[in-house]
Amino acid sequence: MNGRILNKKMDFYANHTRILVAVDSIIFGFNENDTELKVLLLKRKFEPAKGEWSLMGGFVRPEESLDEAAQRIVLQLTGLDNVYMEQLYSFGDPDRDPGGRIISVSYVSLIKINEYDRELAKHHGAFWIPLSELPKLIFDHNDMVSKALRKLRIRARTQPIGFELLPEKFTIPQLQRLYEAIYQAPFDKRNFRRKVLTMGLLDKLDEKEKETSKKGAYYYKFNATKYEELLQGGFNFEL
Amino acid sequence: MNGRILNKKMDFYANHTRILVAVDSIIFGFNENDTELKVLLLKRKFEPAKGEWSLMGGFVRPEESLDEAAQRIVLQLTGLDNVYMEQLYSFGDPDRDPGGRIISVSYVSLIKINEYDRELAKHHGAFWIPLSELPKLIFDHNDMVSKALRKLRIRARTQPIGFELLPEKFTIPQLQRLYEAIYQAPFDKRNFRRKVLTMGLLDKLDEKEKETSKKGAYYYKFNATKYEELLQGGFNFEL
DNA sequence: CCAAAAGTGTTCATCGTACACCCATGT
DNA sequence: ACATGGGTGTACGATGAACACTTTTGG
Repeated sequence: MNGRILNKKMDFYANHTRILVAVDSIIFGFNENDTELKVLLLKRKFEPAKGEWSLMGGFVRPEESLDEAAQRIVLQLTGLDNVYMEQLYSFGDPDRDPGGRIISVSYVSLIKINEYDRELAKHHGAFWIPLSELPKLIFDHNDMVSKALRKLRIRARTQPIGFELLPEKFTIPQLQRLYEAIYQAPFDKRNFRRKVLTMGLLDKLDEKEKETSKKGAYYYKFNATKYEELLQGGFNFEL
Repeated sequence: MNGRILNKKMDFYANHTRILVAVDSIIFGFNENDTELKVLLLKRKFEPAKGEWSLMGGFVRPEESLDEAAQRIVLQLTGLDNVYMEQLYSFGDPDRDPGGRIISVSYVSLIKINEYDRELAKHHGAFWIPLSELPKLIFDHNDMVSKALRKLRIRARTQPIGFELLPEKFTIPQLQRLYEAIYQAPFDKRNFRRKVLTMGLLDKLDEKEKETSKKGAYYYKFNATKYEELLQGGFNFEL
């Protein structure tokens, strides 16, 4: 029988097989002037499947929770702490990894590409790959990415998580480009602007972004406090 | 270091700690004339927490997938095979179970109360408990039930899973009572009937159910084939 | 002065919601 | 005959979708 209890707890559950548990992270990123969503992928540095494309992952340690493991892994790769993260799904086919029986708990993270540590990522052999150019990944990692994208699309409609992918100050056109990237579909800018502004969650700043146009677009800030307040009153974010 | 590889695969992942992985099932049930949704709970027969209320669970075996483990567990308890089942969430706090470090992958199942094996369930010490009388459960099982209910409510609006809780033939008032049980809110019967029927997914039978009223209510059947067809055309179930 | 992106209103169809009475029948 | 649950239609407001022109300003 595999596995032996070495910790101090009483051994109520002896005679059951222990299994390796990993966490794999689908890390989505966006740059405020991008037009496409990107995934952070890496070239695997060890066997099996060395040299192939994969998601960032690692094994769950005995003393940490799943969430902690996921945060640790994203921190290792990007230098970013406290990123938006959500558990996605657990993959447990006994043959999913040819290297052994591993159950993988997958997580989706959203990060602002500009804020991550390029050196750290490069050191791990990580690259931002646009979703349209997603390569074949190891094992079931392509399934993970599809599932993550599906979940992101559903979530982004009903919760204000899009802002996790943008800097604190952003313009309405930038926000629209983000949503167009997430849904890979164009939106009408009049309808989009109205919908976003009538929710009353964006504070307009006096400052303009002048890189992308001569006229310049006003910056806005997401007002998280107001969002919490509205939630109390049964408000539903809906985009 | 915990764990040793005993199978024939190469040992690529030595030096990582293996963990006990369990599957816990939130089994929702409904009776066509119920007015409330029920959960199948059991009195725990072993330590730790012997005698307390808990969900049905079991450890994942080396050769089975997570889905298989979940199906096996529900089969053991109810005698039902091929029930509707969906993975919910994985709980992995290192202290969630005082008996040892266990990661639990939870599943939601929907079953028709009339079709399960009462003897089998009784033998396991299982009882149907209405949601309104949900007791304190062991560990994080109450969290699991809340999460399951939240997910059920979301799913039932956008996918025709309600029919998993009803017999093949059911009346519109029965269907309405089910939805009222799921959402714990009353619906307008004229609007409900119209919405349900205009989707075109229900076939009306020539037969009436005469138990609950003198007039009798027509039976309907969910037409899964038609549902598949409509899905191709981009149809969205929405209730 | 012109190119390029930002910003702005109205119309129409659709959908959700509210609402009250008749029907069939077993007792 | 009456009580009980089944079955039906309409009107109104809200919401989402389509659609084109003006504004600003750097070059």
